[in-house]
Amino acid sequence: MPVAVNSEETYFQIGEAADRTRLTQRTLRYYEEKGLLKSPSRMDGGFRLYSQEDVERLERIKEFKDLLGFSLAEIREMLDAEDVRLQTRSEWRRDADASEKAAKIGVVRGMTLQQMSLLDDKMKKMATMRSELAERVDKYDSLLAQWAETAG
Amino acid sequence: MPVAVNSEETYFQIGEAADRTRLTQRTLRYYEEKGLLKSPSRMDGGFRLYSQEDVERLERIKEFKDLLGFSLAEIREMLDAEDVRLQTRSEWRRDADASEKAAKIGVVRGMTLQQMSLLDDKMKKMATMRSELAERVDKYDSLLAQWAETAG
DNA sequence: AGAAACATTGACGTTCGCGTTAACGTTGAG
DNA sequence: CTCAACGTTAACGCGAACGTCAATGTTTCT
Repeated sequence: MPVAVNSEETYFQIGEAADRTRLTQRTLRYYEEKGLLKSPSRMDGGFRLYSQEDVERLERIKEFKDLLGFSLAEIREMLDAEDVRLQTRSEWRRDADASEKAAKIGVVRGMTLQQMSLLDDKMKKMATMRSELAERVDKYDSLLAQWAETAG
Repeated sequence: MPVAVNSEETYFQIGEAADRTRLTQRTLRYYEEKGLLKSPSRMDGGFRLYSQEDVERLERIKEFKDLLGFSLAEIREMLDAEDVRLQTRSEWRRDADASEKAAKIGVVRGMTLQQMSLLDDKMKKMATMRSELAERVDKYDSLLAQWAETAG
């Protein structure tokens, strides 16, 4: 069961977090060790407490891996880009220099565009591959059809 | 330079094959060892000779890896399916039992369809991901625009 | 024939992404 | 208070996918 720590915020121990993400506890610790996850908060005894946000991040990591076959290092980079985004947002009011802020956002924007073009590239190649496969299926079909005719 | 062995057929030594595929010699040997490549022919001295077909197969292996992030074992399976296709085609005339042939083709057809749906699945998810990224870029843009207004 | 360039087969090394075990501490229910 | 369930760190293990020698053979050019 989820653990309520303060009012309103729900936290999960590592077991539940693992179940929800379909990852193992070892994997969660490993990801933390590798810096893909900001270290989760802890209970007094030292037990890890994952927030909903943490769980979502874990799910995104999984997607990146399964979908794009990226290494954890690459995924880390992509997530770091997002972190800059969040960090920038939180410093929004605090920081005086607006042009510096704009520059930072520009960088993150650039990274995001890069990620998009990488996706586009992959999707294009996959589309090509798909149509090749489709062609093959057609060949099989016509082969089978022709065959049924001859044999019938 | 490519090596002409008989008339008309062009063969490459491992060095050139590696250059052309952007893989290393070690990798070529490793793939052979793992059965992803039917063992290439050899020169009298024992040097490997890769045919154009071999090179193409290597390029496809690379695509599978980079594009889909498959393990070599998985790739091997997919290529095996193709081999069945080629084998079937060559045995076309030789084999008497037509219904057995049809069954085999049916199996390969099924595998191909499976591969297609896997591709579709990935592409769908990638499209979702892409639109999320696009949304972000939009946010950055409007943020920057708004900013330029305020500051200007 | 001799040297440079290229290849061959081991065999050991390395990185990644966890799995597994051991020894031990924490939490929660009864 | 006790005990089962759950967690912690540390450390070793493992398969995948190669990298990197080392010792040796082959081809080619001159």
